[in-house]
Amino acid sequence: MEPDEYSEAVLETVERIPPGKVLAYGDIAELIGRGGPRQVGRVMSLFGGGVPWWRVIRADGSPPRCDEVRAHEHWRAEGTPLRPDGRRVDMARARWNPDDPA
DNA sequence: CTCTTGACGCCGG
DNA sequence: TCCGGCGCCAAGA
Repeated sequence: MEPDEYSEAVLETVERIPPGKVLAYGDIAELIGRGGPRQVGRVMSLFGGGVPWWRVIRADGSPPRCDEVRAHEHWRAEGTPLRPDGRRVDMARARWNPDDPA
């Protein structure tokens, strides 16, 4: 199975997210200007294995339902800003701004 | 064609 | 905080 053009756009964006930063599914959809959060999520479920999927999370900062444990491990290793409870990402601080010089 | 399912999002209660 | 409901859009049965 090979990614179609839309999926390519999603994966490209995900690969650009720097370590320690994250984007929400909806953020990606708006960045590429097509589809919605659910389409992005579908793409990740199909082809997310080849990209830093742990940097793509829900809008409320919680990790993908399939691999929460591994997501936490990556966040800890990258120093991703977490909320006081340590269970979710601090979106206010960790959200990646694409205009921010890479 | 309709109905159900999702690595979703937001508003209420 | 947890839960339910509705909107969303594409894919599969």
